[in-house]
Amino acid sequence: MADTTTAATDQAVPATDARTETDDTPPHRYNAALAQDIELKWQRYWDEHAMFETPNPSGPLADPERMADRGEKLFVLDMFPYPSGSGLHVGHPLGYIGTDIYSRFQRMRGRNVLYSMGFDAFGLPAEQYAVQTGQHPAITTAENVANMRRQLHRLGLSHDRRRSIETTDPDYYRWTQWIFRTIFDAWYDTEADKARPISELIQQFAKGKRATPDGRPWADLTAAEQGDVLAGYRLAYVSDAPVNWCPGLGTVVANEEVTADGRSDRGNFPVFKRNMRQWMMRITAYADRLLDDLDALDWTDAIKTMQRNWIGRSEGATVHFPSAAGPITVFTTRPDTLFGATFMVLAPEHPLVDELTTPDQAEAVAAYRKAAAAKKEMDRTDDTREKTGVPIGGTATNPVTGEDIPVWIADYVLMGYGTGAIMAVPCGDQRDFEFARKYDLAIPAIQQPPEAWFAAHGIEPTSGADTSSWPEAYIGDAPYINSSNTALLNGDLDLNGISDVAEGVTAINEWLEANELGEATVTYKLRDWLFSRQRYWGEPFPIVYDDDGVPHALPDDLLPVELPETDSFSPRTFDPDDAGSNPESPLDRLGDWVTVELDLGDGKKAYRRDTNVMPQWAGSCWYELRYLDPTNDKRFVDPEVEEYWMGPRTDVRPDHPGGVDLYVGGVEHAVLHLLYARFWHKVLYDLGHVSSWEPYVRLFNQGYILADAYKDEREIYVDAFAVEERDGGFYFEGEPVTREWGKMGKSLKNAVSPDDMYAQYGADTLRLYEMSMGPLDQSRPWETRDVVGMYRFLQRFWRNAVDEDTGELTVVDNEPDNETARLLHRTIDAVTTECEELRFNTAIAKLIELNNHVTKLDAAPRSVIQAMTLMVAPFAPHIGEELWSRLGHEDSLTYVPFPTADPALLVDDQVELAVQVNGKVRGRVTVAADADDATITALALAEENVARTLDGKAPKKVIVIPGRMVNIVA
RNA sequence: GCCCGGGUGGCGGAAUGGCAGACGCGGCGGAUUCAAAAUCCGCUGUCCGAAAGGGCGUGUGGGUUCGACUCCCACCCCGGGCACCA
Repeated sequence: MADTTTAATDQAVPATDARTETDDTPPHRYNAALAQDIELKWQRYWDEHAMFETPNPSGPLADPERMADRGEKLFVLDMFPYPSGSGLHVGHPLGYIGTDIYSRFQRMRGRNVLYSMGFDAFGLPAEQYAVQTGQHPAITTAENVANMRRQLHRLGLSHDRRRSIETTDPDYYRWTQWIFRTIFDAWYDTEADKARPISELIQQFAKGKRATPDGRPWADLTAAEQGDVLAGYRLAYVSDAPVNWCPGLGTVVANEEVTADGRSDRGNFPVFKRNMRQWMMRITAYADRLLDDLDALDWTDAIKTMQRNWIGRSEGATVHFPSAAGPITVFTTRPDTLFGATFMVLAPEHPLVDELTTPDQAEAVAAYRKAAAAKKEMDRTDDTREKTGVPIGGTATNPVTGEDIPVWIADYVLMGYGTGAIMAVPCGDQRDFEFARKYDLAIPAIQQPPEAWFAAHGIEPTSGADTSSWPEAYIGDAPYINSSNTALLNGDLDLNGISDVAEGVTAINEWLEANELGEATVTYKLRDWLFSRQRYWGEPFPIVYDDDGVPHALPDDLLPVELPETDSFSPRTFDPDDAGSNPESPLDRLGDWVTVELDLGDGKKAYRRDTNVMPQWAGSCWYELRYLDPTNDKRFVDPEVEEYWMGPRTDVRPDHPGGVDLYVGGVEHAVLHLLYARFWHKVLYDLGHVSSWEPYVRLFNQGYILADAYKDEREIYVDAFAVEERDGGFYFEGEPVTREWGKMGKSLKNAVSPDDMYAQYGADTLRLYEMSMGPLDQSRPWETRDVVGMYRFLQRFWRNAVDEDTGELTVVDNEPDNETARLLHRTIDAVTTECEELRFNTAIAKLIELNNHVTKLDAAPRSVIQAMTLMVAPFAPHIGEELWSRLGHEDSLTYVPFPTADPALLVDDQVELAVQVNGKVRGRVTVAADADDATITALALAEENVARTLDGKAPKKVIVIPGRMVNIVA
């Protein structure tokens, strides 16, 4: 899911950096070599003691004893990675370090934490990498996964490794196929507003409770006809519809995978709209719920807005304009402006254009349509271009005025949105206004804009229909004028006097419905999800076709449908611009596999397998559910286990939807993974398979790690580590290069491997550095030279407890002095809050401050070092465990309670207050914490520098902010 | 064009109405060393000043307030998302 670039190298762990080791280095100094010893030792210990195994309430992973020890559940999840050939760079684990710290912290706070990691291993990059290397994707994927597992383990992440999954594992994708079949065997009941099993629909047809499309009894329909009818209802269905064909990739792709300029998200190849027979998922049935339920989620507004925009709900009306060729139907969000509709505009591709074109316009129309078709291939980014169009000669009738209005075609009307036709209201829509001005069409006013609007445009107010002085269309609430058909048609519609758009819309919608000229309608930008791909490295469909071409889902005992072994896994790709090419699925070539003889209940028959595979996103639509119950071979997840980990927490808030308690990942999945996974989860919820109605209740988007990248004069990236900076310029092999920011990655030749950081400083230092760079949700530039700061912190911390020459513990059993005790407890208080809020950068700063204070003491009190060790442990768990063990504890600190602050030590008896004169600090006074205002005022006025500044002037006013400051107004 | 973020020392950042620059890097000075690295200690926004102290300072201009990085209004710049969506 989280993509990484592909290229080979399975790095061996480099030897530790010799830089810091010389003969006179104290033998027990915390350096890279010691860090490595400590880290490997504790990683082994954690593994051997199954330290991070989390008990389930029931089933194979149940452990009543452990369960009894643990408190309230907490499910922490990362967006699982895509196993690339180049392994991890230091940018990848940013979020993982954050979730690990949070998980470790919460374990110490008593929570039963579920934390694991899997691999999203199907998909294009693995297949492309395999094609490049000639090795089967299963082999390269397994190698890549193994390398990434090693790198993540070396970082000290506290995963429950029993729960790890790979989406390419047949034991996993068996359930991906099972869920597909479940979706295939379901339909959306708009009455109940939820998905139901398809068998219940068939029963309705069979019993005559629901009429077939042509009214014949269900039993009279052939099997193929029944199949077609059901396809119109199923949540997964095959349809012949316009899809995105990408010859360069050799496959079709989903709308979500096409960029704004009409190219493939992956590979950046041109994408063409073509009618093809493909699998679709009826995500549109869930459009309203996907939209409305965002309110129940603790996600950033940015991501919610992106999902709302993608779903693109707009409310309005469909209106039918009678014409010689039959009614022209339009969708409008402003039916209230219908009286101002003075012309219509159709998309050039609109099917009624031919019939409505008059002979005298035929030539112009043909020319315009040809030009429009050509334009499609050009960059559509030119959004400033002037609107063009031609009249086609025919007319349509405005249903509220009865007037005949001209029909035009123009390429600013899109066939793919709404009905491909609009009514043009030039006085109330800016595009229509510009179009009307350009082609000299009537622009009668139907609303009276307020005075302020005219004033703002510097024109004299007009009244009545005259808009000749208007510089632009008027949009918004205003009293309607010229909006009645009582005189025109002897009708009964009169909006005049209404001054509110909502009210106007309601009135006109009622009239349209009563007169059968239109109805209130909601449209969406969201389209059904194109679900099939003509590739090899993906989940096969659990579907076979009979002789009539009717799809049949395979029963449980035939799952999984394993991906067949083959050497010819390369997809057939084409010239990227060859729009006329046709997809060929690699599985099509495997004749033996494609045809099967099966008994699906009515005797042995020959069937043909579906040769598509599922898209990259299928496996990530439900993986969090499999973490819960990874070994279950009866169900994809046991309901009791799901309810424990993900059930709605109505005790937290009444609208709590359930789901993962904390989900951390990048923003790039805003409308892909996050939308698809929500959709699948809701289907599973409707059918009673899960108790939560949203998969991820809280989403946190971490930033990216950026790094300098350098391009030479040919615009080619050069090795960033060989670039020299001198005289304010940058040089590579003596040639000048230019610097730019980018995400870290192989393609920009600026990737830093965590393996190098482990060798130079150790995993604990790397973890601290990544967290200390700034807030987790912010992107930040990587600076290898800055890493040493956190290394020094750990070194000083170590030295506060351990003698560098002898290795002996140096802590003393004395109680800390008052100042130290207070600082310790303030630190505990702050670190606790900051960890709860994922503000790890400031938590680390507070720990460093405390450590710097302890450094200045003659000897460190045991109680202080002990508390510090527990607080440092979530961030730097290896050194934490090591010191904890040296402090005399036999067991791991993993489940030792996090220190708690003594409230008595958080309040000081003496406080220092800043004294301001006219808002500028002029001095400070120390007073008792409970001193009254008069005492404070007297002390403040007496302060030497304050008195000098006042220079004998009497203060006009003194403001005392208890515990903080004094401001003297002079 | 619309919608989100964001603009603070040489750099990453802290402070969300109350002492601007916590913490870290870098830099400067010192200790240690034959020397260096590593480590340790001190200083480090800027200008004036020997110092005490003072002026200026959070993108720009205004406003609210005893007090503004923080709140309000207008604008500029950077990053991201959406975009003939009817």
